[in-house]
Amino acid sequence: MDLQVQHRVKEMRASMSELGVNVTPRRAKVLETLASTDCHPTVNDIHSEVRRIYPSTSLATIYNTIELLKEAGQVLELEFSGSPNRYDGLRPESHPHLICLSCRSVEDMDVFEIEDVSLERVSNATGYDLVRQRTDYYGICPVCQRGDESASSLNHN
Amino acid sequence: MDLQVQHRVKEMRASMSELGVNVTPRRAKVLETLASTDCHPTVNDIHSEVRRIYPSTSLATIYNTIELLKEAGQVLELEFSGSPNRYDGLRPESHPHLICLSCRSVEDMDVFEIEDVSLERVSNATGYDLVRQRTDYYGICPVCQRGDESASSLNHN
DNA sequence: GATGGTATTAGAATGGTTCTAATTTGGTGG
DNA sequence: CCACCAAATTAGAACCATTCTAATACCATC
Repeated sequence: MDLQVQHRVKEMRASMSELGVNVTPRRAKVLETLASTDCHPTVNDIHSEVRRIYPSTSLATIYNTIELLKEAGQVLELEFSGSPNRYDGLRPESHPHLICLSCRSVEDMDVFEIEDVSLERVSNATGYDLVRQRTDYYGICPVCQRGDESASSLNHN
Repeated sequence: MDLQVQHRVKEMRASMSELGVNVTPRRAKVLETLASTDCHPTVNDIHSEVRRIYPSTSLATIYNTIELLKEAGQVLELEFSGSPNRYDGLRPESHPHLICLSCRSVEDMDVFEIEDVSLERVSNATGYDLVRQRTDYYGICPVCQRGDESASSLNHN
């Protein structure tokens, strides 16, 4: 396992332990899966991955672990109504994404230093007690623009 | 019907007609409902409202009309995975919202001239062909902060 | 009044997520 | 080594927003 990944898993573990949650082998594998990819996996993606090591793992365990990770502030959930939610365990803090409407790929968008209107500033102006932000750009990714309507199996379409 | 609302409905009608869609009475009532409120109704909210005039209206008609409105670019859809989608027919262009995690209220946030990184600028930088943007701030609204965990019936909790 | 295309309906199907009740696991103290 | 307890896990049911389907109603036109 990559050093980067190891470090991120350690962070997640620490956060969960602080919450009094103990990190079982299955849960650890969920963390590792999340820390190992920047392609924003679905619950099913994670489930498949965990099953490679622990074949009897049920979906409930994945949902359950993600719930705990959310409570620990260690995973970012991107909700969709027509397709499964996507998860970012590499960068759990709010940050913008690029979402392809054709192949359903989701990628981080760090191209810009999007001059972030800070949560605090918006909180002050609105009276809301804000905890997170969501910023996504929707369109067609470069790959799909090249006529490849039938997307690769790596993507989510 | 308020003049503002009338004007907005006329716009929506025009857009639909351009698409060759004809605006039946039920559909018109959907448009009117969307144009009459800034509280971002759910499909069920709209259904209830339309039923007051046309009691036999089915849910499918609401979904169907909203689909047509989306194609015409006349309604903004806010997707959620655990709760029903919300619709903004007053301002169909991308704009930021404040979302209360307690009472599920959704309101427009125009407090800031959020220095919008334009779609075009992001498109150029990323190679994506972008069509819309989503920016939402999540937190607890002022009303819910005042200890009122059991929200009013006007809200969505 | 017949015809054909669109709109509408009721209800079934779908699918992601959540819930539930039963089982398994792992540690602790006897 | 065993009994016990709490937490973790499982399989499958339940839930519910959304989409689909097949049948019916509506309406303009001839």
